Amino acid sequence: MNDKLELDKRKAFILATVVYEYINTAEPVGSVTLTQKYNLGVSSATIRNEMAELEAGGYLVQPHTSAGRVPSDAGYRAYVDRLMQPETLTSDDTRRIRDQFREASRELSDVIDQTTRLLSGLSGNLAIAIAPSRDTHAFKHVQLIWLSPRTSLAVVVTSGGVGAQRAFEWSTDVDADDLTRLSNALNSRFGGRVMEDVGETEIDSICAELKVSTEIRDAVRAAFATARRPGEPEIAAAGAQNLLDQPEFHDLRKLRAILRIVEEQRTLYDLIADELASDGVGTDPSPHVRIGHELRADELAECSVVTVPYRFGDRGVGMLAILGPRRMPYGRLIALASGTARSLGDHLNDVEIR
Amino acid sequence: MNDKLELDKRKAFILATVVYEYINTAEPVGSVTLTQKYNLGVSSATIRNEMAELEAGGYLVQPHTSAGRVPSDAGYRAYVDRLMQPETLTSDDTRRIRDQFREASRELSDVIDQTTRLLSGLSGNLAIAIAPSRDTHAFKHVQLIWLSPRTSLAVVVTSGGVGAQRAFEWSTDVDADDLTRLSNALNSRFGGRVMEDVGETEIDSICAELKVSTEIRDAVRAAFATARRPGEPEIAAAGAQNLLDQPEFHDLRKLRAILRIVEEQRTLYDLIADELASDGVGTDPSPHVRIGHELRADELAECSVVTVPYRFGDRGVGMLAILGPRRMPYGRLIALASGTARSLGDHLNDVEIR
DNA sequence: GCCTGGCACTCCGCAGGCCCGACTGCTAAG
DNA sequence: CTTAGCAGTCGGGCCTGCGGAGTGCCAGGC
Repeated sequence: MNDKLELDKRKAFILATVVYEYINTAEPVGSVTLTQKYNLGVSSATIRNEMAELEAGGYLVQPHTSAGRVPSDAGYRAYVDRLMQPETLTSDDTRRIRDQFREASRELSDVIDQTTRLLSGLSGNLAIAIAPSRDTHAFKHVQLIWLSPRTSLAVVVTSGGVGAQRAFEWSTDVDADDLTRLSNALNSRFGGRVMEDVGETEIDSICAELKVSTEIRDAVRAAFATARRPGEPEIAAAGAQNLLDQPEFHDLRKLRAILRIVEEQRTLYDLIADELASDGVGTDPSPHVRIGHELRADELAECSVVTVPYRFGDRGVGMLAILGPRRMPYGRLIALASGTARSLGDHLNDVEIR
Repeated sequence: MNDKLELDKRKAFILATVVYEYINTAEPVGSVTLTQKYNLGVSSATIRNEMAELEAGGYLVQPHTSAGRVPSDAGYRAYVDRLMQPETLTSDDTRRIRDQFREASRELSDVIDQTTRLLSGLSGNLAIAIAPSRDTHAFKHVQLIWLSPRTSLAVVVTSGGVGAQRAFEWSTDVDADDLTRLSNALNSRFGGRVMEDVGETEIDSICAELKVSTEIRDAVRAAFATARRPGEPEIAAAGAQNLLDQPEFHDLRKLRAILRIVEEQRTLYDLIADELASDGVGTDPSPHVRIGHELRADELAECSVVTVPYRFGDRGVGMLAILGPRRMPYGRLIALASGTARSLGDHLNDVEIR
């Protein structure tokens, strides 16, 4: 493979057209098809020569002799990076996205879920969303709520939203005023701190000062621990059945491999979050495309993924992704993912406390 | 079809054996196979006669002339109701269930999710879980929490757990004491009530008495509304890729139809919850099996579903289900579903406030 | 020197035809 | 009522042949 092959204007146009045609038809494209359907100004024989050179350059491959050409990873890459026209959202898509978020839930995990449904419906592919990861965030408030003599609720609020709520059951009666006093003491001591800096020894000492029972002390410890713990990365996926429509997944082995990845949240998370960690995504909200082997997973060698980050106030950065066959309409999907990510971020920031 | 056909002992045994063999091999079973693999004491010709009668009785069908027999819905039904040996959990399964719940989450939606993963893994089929539906439940406590002069959090606790937490942002500064007074007033007025009986006019009158702003009044209304609303039925499914292993789903059309049902939560919910409503399940915690057309969905004509309810304190009754081909190992799946449902109920009741 | 028309060649995919094997139902005898 | 035997049926696997799509290459023309 000769990576240095310059794409002159005609080669570029031919490559772009092959990719475009293959994306639309799912059939290997031959020189005659090309001359017939597109106005190239030269004969099919010339196209054949050019295509042979594009194949030598690694941009196209032939499934077998006497078949048309199909883009390689490098061919798709060139298409996405240099040849393709950027697309904008159609007014219909814009409207559907807007309508969706207008009546969307306020609950983060529900929103994530609904967004994957929306995006899989619009894109006709598999959509994935990761909720913003809470990393370090500030302590804001703790409240121990007296429900009955033997039961209480602890609510810890952080800059990342409601960090944790936990119910506790006591073995002896507790007093509502004691809980209030404890709440106040904790609040005045920890106000303005970063959650990581709230140590257990400090909790212990406050509890000791106020002479609360070890049972309550342990409950406070537990509530803070839950609020501090980053928790399972929240992730949702929808639209797996869309993949069945694609001819490349009619092979059951490939399909199963992909479904396995989708159902194993861990793998799926790694696949997408890769992107989160690797580049300084926080500063770059533009969509990324990874094609075939760039995904570094054999099962996904025939897939591509479009990812786009979204920002949710100070709760951090989440990810939206579309997974489909390499033969996907990149322009449209990039526009859809970006538009949805923007609306998602806006919606979350509208709904959530600042 | 003659429903009145009595199954004498030999017919019963033959039917049971046909079903058993078909479940294991997925191949239509013929009279010779039967005499060879099972000790029937009669020749294949006799079996042929018997099978012909079983077919006339509607228990067996022939995919085509010169093929073996396959059970019909009625054949499976007889097998499940009368012929099959009940099974108990293997010690290995018991252990895996126990281990799973030992380190399970405390969060209801996470538990539901993890349970479907467990059950799909153990059963090799698609597992579904619905969270207990909250119907009417009692008001327990409301707390308006002052976070900053311009922001507050409202927490409404009901007998169904933490009903709702909502963050609010005010346009003018509010006083912490005002919020406390309001919380106290609401608590003393509504204590012991059923949520449905907490009316907006009453909320309004309390707010008016205490002279709180209309903004805060609206916030309280909204918090109660969220707590009262039953919310989306929580539902989870896992293990769709297991279905790919079954030969009956190698047909892509069927597979797609099923995946569509699984991804559409509404349909899936109706499918399972049907069972919840129809019989007085609350008093009957035993597993139910629905086979083929009994599911009243053409797409699921070749599927069966095992459902088993589980009880979660006073939050109501949830459902666990296994969906797979009609040709499923009923005995084992029933045992698995029951065992898992029991452990799930126990776990939830251990973890949650009473 | 590049483009083009023509030609020989390759190979996939499909349709038809064939045979084999797995069953069955029936009959006649035990 | 059971059984052995037999004729009949039908699906599926396998081979074969053919048409079509597409290529590479060559020789001639601008």
